[in-house]
Amino acid sequence: MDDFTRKMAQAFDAAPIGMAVSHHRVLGICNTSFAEMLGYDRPDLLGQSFRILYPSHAEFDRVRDIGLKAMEEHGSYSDERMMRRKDGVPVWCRFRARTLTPDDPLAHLIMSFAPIRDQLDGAQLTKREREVLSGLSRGLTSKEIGRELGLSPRTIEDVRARLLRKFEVKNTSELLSRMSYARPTN
Amino acid sequence: MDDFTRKMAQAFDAAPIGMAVSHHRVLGICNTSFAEMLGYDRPDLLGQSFRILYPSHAEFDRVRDIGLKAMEEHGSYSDERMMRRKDGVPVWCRFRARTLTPDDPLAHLIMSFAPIRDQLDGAQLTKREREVLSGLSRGLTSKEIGRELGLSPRTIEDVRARLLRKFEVKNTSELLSRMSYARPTN
DNA sequence: ATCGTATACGGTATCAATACCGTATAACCA
DNA sequence: TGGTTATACGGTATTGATACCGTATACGAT
Repeated sequence: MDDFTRKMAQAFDAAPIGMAVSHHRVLGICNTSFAEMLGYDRPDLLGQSFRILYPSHAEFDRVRDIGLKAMEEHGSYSDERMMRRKDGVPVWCRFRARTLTPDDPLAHLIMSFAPIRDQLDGAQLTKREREVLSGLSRGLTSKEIGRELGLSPRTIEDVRARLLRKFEVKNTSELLSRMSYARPTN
Repeated sequence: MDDFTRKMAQAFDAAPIGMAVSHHRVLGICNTSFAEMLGYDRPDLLGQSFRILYPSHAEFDRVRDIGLKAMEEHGSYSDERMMRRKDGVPVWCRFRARTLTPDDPLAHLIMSFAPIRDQLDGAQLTKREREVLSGLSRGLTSKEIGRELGLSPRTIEDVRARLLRKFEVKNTSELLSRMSYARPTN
């Protein structure tokens, strides 16, 4: 077997983004990032139904159908969806899929999963922090956010400072630029 | 060579996201999505310097350094950056990288590229605007960006003001939140 | 040829953001 | 019971952002 094949397999395995292959919603192979993202040891995942990776049976059913039409037409599909880690913690992901069998899209599916930072740490964001963040993303000043929430501008600045510390960023611009997509986790 | 290796190689090749492997900034292998995203036939890319995939030599130099520290520490790095298609059209991408050689991160790098649709339904960005935007998303001040680009801070403020006008936003925070929440194209 | 735009730079004025100092209450946790 | 964190607010000092004023060159389109 040629060297190219070996290199491509290695690249798949060590990719900086979670990747998996499924056949009729059963996981065939996945890479290290994928297993890590969901808190599993890879051997425990192989051959498993994707059901265990979704928060509920309803969600598992829902996501089966939503991309089917797009994949029959274009061969690919993408959305943002909730996955469920082994420890039960939900992970909000940007999901992409390409089918190798457009007539029956679920027969052979290649997927990528990128955790989205916002919701990943969202569990750790307080209600106040979310409210303030919402104002910031709409371009409001601390004074305006304070008015909106019925608080002193000083309090908004406190929350803002706490957000900058939590996300280890220099200022609000960097904070907002990092809200959507995940930074590498250690 | 076992069946797993073959399947992983196929998954790499047909992945729904652009992927590439580089050695000291020279492209070793890439997948179909990557070549398509940048408008090349894959054989034309193999063995090429990444220089041709960036808008300018300055940008090529800049992106070499910005992730080095993170990769030495964590082995991985992620940002949003501008790539250059064969036809010259710029593509704004979410970029992720993992190094297999943390002591010399660029020696063996595995990267993923996800195109972001942002200014499609609006203005398009000039080279300067992209350079400034890159600095802003990293939390740099006008003074710092000016130093990085060898320009007066006043000029950076001009470009910044033009960006705010183009996107009809109130301030830099709202601008960055618009850019980050832009959705991938496929 | 004139118009519009991007680029580049200078000055000034004002407001916002950030970083400190401080106090205080409430909740939770070991 | 003390330690930590989130909440909420006040003051002050410095830096940054934004909005104006101006000039100038370059380039492409009408």
